[in-house]
Amino acid sequence: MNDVFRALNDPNRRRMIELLKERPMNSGEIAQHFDMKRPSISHHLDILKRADLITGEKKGQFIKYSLNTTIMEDLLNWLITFKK
Amino acid sequence: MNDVFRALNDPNRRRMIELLKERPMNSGEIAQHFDMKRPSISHHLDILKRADLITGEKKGQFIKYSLNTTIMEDLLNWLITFKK
DNA sequence: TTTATATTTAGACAAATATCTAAATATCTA
DNA sequence: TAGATATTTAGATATTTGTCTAAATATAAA
Repeated sequence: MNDVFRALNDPNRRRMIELLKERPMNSGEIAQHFDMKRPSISHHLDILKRADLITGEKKGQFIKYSLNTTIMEDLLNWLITFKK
Repeated sequence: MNDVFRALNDPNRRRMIELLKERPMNSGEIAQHFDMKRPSISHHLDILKRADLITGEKKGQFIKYSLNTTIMEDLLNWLITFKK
């Protein structure tokens, strides 16, 4: 859970998962939405992947990244306990 | 929203709001649950306060801290958009 | 096999963060 | 008013984080 909060503690990464909410994308497509070099994009995707918020599936030269909604559910459940 | 994610990105602070979920407490009572000096407790409470996750009301010598569930709701709403 | 494209890894650096000690502020009590 | 208690502020330091450039890896196309 620590990794999830850490991963979400960055506006760029939150924007990335919002993009992936629409449809799976490869790193290059994601990069087009950000003013940031490729290695930085890669770094953010790695943090999201390690938090299990996204998955990456190799398709030839590309890697297609998809949102893993299961972890978002876990976070939701944690939050819900605060609703009295 | 940035401040909220930032505030939640620390296990001690998450534990603090979990404590405050039970009942309001002053800084000293909160401190008893952590292996950390008072100024550090104060620092964490300040970050939670600035994120509007908690409120502090002065009661004489003490400050009673309470959970602000409104902001948790905002976070919940952000998350809910990920449930397809 | 050579060249181009997609992506990651490695290493560096500035900025942000968590914690500490020492000192300051505010309030209570004798 | 003087001393005790509760909490915060200030300043220092080690660690973590986000970004970059340069180099490496993997696949595709010529």
